[in-house]
Amino acid sequence: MSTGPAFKRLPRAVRQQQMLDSAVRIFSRRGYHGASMDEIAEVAGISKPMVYAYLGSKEELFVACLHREGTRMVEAIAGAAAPDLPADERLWRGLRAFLGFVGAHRDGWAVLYRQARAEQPFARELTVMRARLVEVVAGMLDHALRAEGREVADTELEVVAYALVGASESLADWLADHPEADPEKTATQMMNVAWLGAGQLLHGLTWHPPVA
Amino acid sequence: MSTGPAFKRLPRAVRQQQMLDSAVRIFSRRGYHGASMDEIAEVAGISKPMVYAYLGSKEELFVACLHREGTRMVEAIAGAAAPDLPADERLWRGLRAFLGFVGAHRDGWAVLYRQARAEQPFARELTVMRARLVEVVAGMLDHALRAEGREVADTELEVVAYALVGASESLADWLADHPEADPEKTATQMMNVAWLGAGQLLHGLTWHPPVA
DNA sequence: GAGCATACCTACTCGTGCGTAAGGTTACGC
DNA sequence: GCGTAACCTTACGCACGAGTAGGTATGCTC
Repeated sequence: MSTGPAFKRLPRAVRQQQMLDSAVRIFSRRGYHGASMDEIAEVAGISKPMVYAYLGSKEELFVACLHREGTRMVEAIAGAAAPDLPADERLWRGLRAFLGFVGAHRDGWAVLYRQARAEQPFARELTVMRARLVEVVAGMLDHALRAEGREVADTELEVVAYALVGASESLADWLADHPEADPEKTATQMMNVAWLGAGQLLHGLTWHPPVA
Repeated sequence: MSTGPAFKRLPRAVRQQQMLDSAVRIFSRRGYHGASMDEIAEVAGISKPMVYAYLGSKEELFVACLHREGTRMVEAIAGAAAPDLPADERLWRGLRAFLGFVGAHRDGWAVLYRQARAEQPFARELTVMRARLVEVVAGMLDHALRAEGREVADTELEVVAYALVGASESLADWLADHPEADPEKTATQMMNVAWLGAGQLLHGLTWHPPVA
């Protein structure tokens, strides 16, 4: 008499998600190259050929992780920032959603940003996502500027947007390494730097290097 | 009659630097795992066992690269920021030195930040360097605050410093990907966000979330 | 309850790349 | 000139991990 099968047979859709969950965890801990397909399969409670059957190659598996986590993140942010609010409130909501997401999905964040940036094949994918974020922020600044009746070259806006996105990412990393920290509070502090600084710029105030 | 040895015999110190030069280039292009010791040896114009004889293992070689480039960078920044200047000028000089360094040593930057962050064994090394930078910035803010007769919790300062460092790093990446861009100008733009934002904070102005 | 698709496994092949053993060649001290 | 130490090479062992071949069990349909 058997005790029944040790492994339940599950429909494809379910197993696939389990595999992705496992892969995100392993990739985030070991890095792309450090992760082995054997370990991913083991953690998913399944054998290796199943992973290949469902997800293709290791590279495709990683891209699938990137895609799922990236989509979740973008949706979390997009869902929070209603289009017709004043600029600072949009920035605030987007920021809060972003840091909140990172706080709740640290593995996803690690895969998305820490791993993917280093690897040639995936850098492009990542750069595109990031560029979209920068564009959104730059668009917001531009909108606010026009409302003030002022105008600034696109490159300048892009650089400022880059700085803001970079600062947010940096705080996201800080958050990922400090589990006790409160995402909400961190977002407020980020707003302090971002909005006061950007706000000054919006009102035409600029800083100039000291004359040597 | 031989045409003489194809490879010159060189003293250890010289060869070691050549190897590190080669290693930094290859690591920055291929990533830590993507780089092969064979290729590094080939580019250095030397055979593989020499690399092992002088630098030990692949991991040690990478750490040596990290260490050399990191030291160069820290020295470049520290050498620029004289201790007794006003806060905004210190920030400005440090920033300019930092972005100038990245503009001139793109390979070094790539090794230091893009590669090392993803790999477990080196993350710690990197975190320490970064923490030192954050500490310097936080110290500067603290100093300026006390001069204003105000005081703020250490954690708050750290978060703001983190944001500033992150924004700078982000612009460094932008710079590395835009060879035509001018580091000097980029530094000025960064100062605009950083100093106006931080400056407002220093004067006691804060941003508060809207009451839902 | 036969047939078929789908879920799932064990056990391999094979390339790649780290690290090394063993030996050759040039410079330099005496 | 001759030993010796430092420089440098070719050619290999070996482990690890991506990907696969081929086979088994389970449920679903008619």
